[in-house]
Amino acid sequence: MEKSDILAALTALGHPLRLDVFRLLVRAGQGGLLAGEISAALDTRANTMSANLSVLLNAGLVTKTRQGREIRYFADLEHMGGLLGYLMEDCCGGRPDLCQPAIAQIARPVPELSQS
Amino acid sequence: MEKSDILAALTALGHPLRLDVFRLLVRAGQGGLLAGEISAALDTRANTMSANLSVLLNAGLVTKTRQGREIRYFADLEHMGGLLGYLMEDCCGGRPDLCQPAIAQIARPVPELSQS
DNA sequence: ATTATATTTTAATACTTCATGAAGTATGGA
DNA sequence: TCCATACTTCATGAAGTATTAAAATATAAT
Repeated sequence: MEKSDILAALTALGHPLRLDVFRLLVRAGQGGLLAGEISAALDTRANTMSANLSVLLNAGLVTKTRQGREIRYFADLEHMGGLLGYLMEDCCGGRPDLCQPAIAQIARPVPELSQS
Repeated sequence: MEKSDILAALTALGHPLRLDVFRLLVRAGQGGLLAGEISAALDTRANTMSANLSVLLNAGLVTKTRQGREIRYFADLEHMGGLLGYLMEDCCGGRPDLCQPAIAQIARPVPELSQS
């Protein structure tokens, strides 16, 4: 993952509506959500939402597929994983222990270290 | 950690110079770096750097202490950990397995699961 | 074909962010 | 007290980003 991709993802998520959209899509899971459902859920005009969805799309954080005249959006969790990997590697670098509180929230705590 | 804090941190890091500054400070570790050293290392005017350091400061990602007439900056890894925790919890939510590739980069891989 | 629905694109305006030169503040040394 | 050094603040113009109404596109239904 290149630095420009990281910057695009951080910039995309650093906007209140887009952060909400992304979290909504994460919660929606594999079923995703239609553009209209997203607009309605977050009480936002269709064209405003479209512009913001396209920022998330260009940042690689979401994907879409057309279904008839509707368009369904999905969170791309693999891409999100790549962003987190970069942040943890480069921005907690050398001191992974200090990021452990964050990791512990989601990952099963490492019980014992068995190999370097 | 409030949503506004998350947005401030994402916005602060979503800028090429500030991302570099933060990573530099992470690498510098507990010793931190002087404002002038940061400017020199990243070949940036003092006032431009000062403005960007203050964005990182307001976002809670760095701290500073005055030492005589110099000012020393430090990365705040705890704050970074809080950001990562939020992103993993809320933005990989429900599917921690999909964030595992990211976690695996930094955390020692879990050898066996020994407790739920 | 015509019309309706779902979404995007365009173009305009309002607003925010950015880097910069110039000026200001704070500390230390002569 | 005066000057030098380290850093920040201020004011400004240029560039970028956001939201909106209106127009355009694409598909579906009649």
